[in-house]
Amino acid sequence: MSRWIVAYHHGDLPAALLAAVESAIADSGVSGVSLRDVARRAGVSHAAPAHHFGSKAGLLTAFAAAGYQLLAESVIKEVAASDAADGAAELAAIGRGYVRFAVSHPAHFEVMFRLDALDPGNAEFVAASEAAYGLLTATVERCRAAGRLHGRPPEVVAVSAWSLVHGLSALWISGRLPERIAEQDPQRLAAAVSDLFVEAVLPPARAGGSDAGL
Amino acid sequence: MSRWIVAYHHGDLPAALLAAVESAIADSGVSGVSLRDVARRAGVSHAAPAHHFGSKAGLLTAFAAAGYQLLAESVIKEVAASDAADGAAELAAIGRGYVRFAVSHPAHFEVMFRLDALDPGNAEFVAASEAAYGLLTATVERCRAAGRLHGRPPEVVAVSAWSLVHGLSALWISGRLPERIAEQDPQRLAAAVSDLFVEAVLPPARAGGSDAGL
DNA sequence: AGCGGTATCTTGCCAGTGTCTAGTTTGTTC
DNA sequence: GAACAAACTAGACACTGGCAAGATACCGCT
Repeated sequence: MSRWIVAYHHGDLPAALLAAVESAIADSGVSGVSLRDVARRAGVSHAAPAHHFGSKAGLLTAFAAAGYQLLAESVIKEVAASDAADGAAELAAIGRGYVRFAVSHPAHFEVMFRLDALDPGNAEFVAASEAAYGLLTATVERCRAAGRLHGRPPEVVAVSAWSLVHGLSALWISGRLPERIAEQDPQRLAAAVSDLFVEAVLPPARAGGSDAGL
Repeated sequence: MSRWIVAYHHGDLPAALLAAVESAIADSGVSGVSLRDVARRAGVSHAAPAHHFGSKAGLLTAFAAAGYQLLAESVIKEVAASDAADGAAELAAIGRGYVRFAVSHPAHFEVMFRLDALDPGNAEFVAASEAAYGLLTATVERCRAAGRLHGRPPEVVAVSAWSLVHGLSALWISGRLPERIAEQDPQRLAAAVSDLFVEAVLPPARAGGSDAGL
């Protein structure tokens, strides 16, 4: 067994190519990224990316999968940083973590949801996406067990929470949002929106009882 | 003055090209659309689209502006179809109309928010977008006047409502959502999510008083 | 030390793309 | 009918993604 899994000519070209994708998107947007430009940025020939990722869709899919991992890390970190006494506080933290990821890694975020430019059946991509979604459903289930859903369908609450922070992230990154409102700090806005949702939709339970399950 | 503004060779090539864009996106996704393919679909030479729209970005920008008009029409129609007794019911109708537009015209919706492929400074595009956004802020203002904001900042409520339905639309169209949940009718889901938001965030005012303004 | 095998990466090619320039056709106006 | 403007075509250019063939560097094995 070798000490490094990949350490031939370049060192770790796949990682270098993914980094090149990020800087290329930062410079010219997702639609402006080309395999050849990415290859140039990494200092290799124009056909090298295809060797590792199969095609442009394969490269972007790997980039998107890496994005899902960054998303999960950001969410977990934000939950850990908060007190997160209960599921509701945890849900607000997840929302902040989601937006924090999107704003810190807009290139990843944009690619993750451009399924027409990706290979959506890719196993790694699906697994990474499942793992991230599981964080949300687990927390909504915790809210349900604590009786904070007040009879609302868990699925609707989960979809609403996800849509809320996803929409906020997408609108912020697209630039449609910051040009229209006074608040210019996305993190404060994310906190306000998340708190609004949790306070209004998931107020503390009256008795100690729990809601009905899914 | 001529009776028709544009009626030379083709009849109305700009409109035909915009229709061709929609079918091209339906066939091969936004990233798969090319000026030459659009021209072929309209039965004209490869350089004809550039003559009318300047560039690929110009063509997509015109398509996005048309999307904003369709969005406004869908929202207004949904509000009119509902009873819409007060601002809160109106807001829920706006949410349903937003999602209905996105699901009925996914090609337009996707292009509208791909600002990296557009010419975001285009006057028509900006105006169409402003008009659509104005419908939302006007309704939130009506809720505020009716005392249904309960002290919450109007800006945060407006952003939350917009983010909620935008996220729901984007996730549904991207396919990430329908593959994860039981509800397969986007319109019923939109109604459930909109109602959840309005019930929880904008319950009827206790007294008759109004909240503080912006 | 040297050999075979393999993964890495390069080079060259192809059809297709967006944009530019020049030219042709068509309709309007005087 | 002639001058003009607008609509559209035809050709060229640099660029793209994908493919096939080859060169290079590393590894395990004897």
